[in-house]
Order: sequence, then C-alpha cells, then structure tokens
Amino acid sequence: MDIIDRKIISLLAQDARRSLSDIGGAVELSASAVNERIRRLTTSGAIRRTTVDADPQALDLPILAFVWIALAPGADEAAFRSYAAAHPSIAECHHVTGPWSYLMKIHVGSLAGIEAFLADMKEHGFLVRSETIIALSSVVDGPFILKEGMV
Amino acid sequence: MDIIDRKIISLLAQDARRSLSDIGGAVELSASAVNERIRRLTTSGAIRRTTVDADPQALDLPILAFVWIALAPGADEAAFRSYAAAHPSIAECHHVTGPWSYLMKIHVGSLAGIEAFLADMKEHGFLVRSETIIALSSVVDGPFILKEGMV
DNA sequence: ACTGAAACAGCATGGAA
DNA sequence: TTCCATGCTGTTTCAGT
Repeated sequence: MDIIDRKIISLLAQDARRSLSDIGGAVELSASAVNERIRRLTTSGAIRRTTVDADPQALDLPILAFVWIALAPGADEAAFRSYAAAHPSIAECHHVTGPWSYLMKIHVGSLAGIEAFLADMKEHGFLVRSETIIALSSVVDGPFILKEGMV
Repeated sequence: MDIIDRKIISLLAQDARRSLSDIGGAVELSASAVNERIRRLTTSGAIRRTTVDADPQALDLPILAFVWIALAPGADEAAFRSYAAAHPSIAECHHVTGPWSYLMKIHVGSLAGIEAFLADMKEHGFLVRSETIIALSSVVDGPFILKEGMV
C-alpha cells in the first residue's frame, strides 16, 4: 500500500469506470501494472467492492435520520446485530462511546417511516430508550448504497 | 423509476462490475435494454456515480468518530460549508435538528488526529463547542469512499 | 421501449525484461 | 514488479419490431 495505490483508490472512488489506461496515465504506469495493483488491492481487502452511489430522493427515501439507541438490559446482542444487518432502512449502526449504546443512520420515506421503524425495534424487544435526530440538509453528503432488501 | 430500475440499482450496489448480460439475466431483459436503463438512471441523477468502497484500516484511518458541532455565533456559514466540503477527514456533515447545529462523520488515523481536527476547526473560527463520539465497533458498517484530498 | 447482431473498446493473460 | 502483445469478453451502437 504505497502512494500509488492510494492514488488509484482515489481515482476509482471518483469514478470506478475509468479505464485502466486512463488511470495508468494519471499514475505513470501501464494499464496492466494498474490492473495488477487493483487485483492485489481487491484480494487483500483494501478495496472491498465496486458499487454505485444512488440518490435517496430518486428512490423515495428523502428522510435521513440518526437514531441513538439504549439497548434493553438483557437484550440479545447477537439477535440485535443480525436484526440491524438485515434491516433495509439501517445504513449504518455503530457501537459508540458516550451515554448511548448505539448510533444508527437510517433512510426512510417519511416521518411516519421513522415512527414505524422505532415501533418495530420496540416490538422486537431491543429498545428501551432512543433519541432521533433528523438531517435538515447536508453540507457534505455521504454515499447512499441501496441495501438488498430495500427493493 | 420502476421496480426493474430499483432491482438494477440494487444489483449494481452489490457489485458495479457485473456484466450487462448478467444483470439482464436477473431482470429478464437484454443487455442493451439494461444498458439503456442504466444510461437513463445516470443522466437523471438516480445513479450519482460508480465508486469503490475501501477499507479505512488499509488506508491507515482506523478511527471513526462522530462530532457534534455548535457553530460560533456570527460564523461565516458559507465559509464553513466550503471548509467542510474540502476537508479530507470529513466524510459527512449534516445540518441537524436538536441542540447541536451540525453532525459530522470523520475518519482519522489516531485519537491525536481528532484533537488536531478540532484544533484546526477552532483556529478557523468555526467552533465554539463540540462533542465527540467514537465508534468502538460497527454492527453495520457504512461504505468508505476515499476523498480526493486524502491521498 | 426492447431485441439482436455487428463493431468496437477495454480487460485479462502470458512471456520477457 | 513492470511492460508489451494478443485473444477474448463486455460494452455500445444501430436497424428493426
């Protein structure tokens, strides 16, 4: 993982469909040398996958919210993990420092969607307390990767 | 934007390098029909870009943190926006409801990197108060898209 | 809007340096 | 690890439905 590998990842991050010779021109390497580096970066896990960043609006998911979670005492953590992993609305879920246990990033279609989301979590017995923060606008927007179950 | 378009985006989200005929097989369409749909989705902005999801660890950015920001009263909001957009560590920055003005998601190399980050924000006169939450582990990890200035 | 075929570009591979 | 040469897969375009 040298400076050229970083440059290649950066170029691919901007546009993963750039040709190998294009990238080669930018880093002063032949196309096949670039190909070999990308192959190594992929097998080593430095590049996890090539994907598409979609517009949540176009997919009718205009609401972005962050939800703080206090897990119910004695809640099944393993069950919670697989629940979160499979849930189509949960873009991210992190175990965090501070007064709350988890921070989630969710995409939903409407404010009613947030209520339904929290109700579902409660029904599953995970939730005791939560706090929801809604993003009004984004100065720097993160990528939106459509989850499998979300179709 | 019908169900087939969603399916195509979902398939590309899993692996943007799947061939058009592969995708065509999954949605029962010819390769060129799929190509035409992807072209439309891209020009309409529903697909923003094809990109690579990298491993922050491999790029020496193992620390993920969320930073709440109270903007200094009378701070230049436009300047703050371009500062945030250009800053290599800031993966996301949202204007949010609740007691804080902004929520940022940042990737840094070490805890010292957080301190340096906050000091820089303060020097620029944006920050009055902030609170930092560190992600200990991720139940559902978001994608990491290397920013241009980060190389 | 979709199909199928033909033309083209880009990728993958192997051998040499 | 890199380059070059080449066979081949996948993309793009276009005429037809």
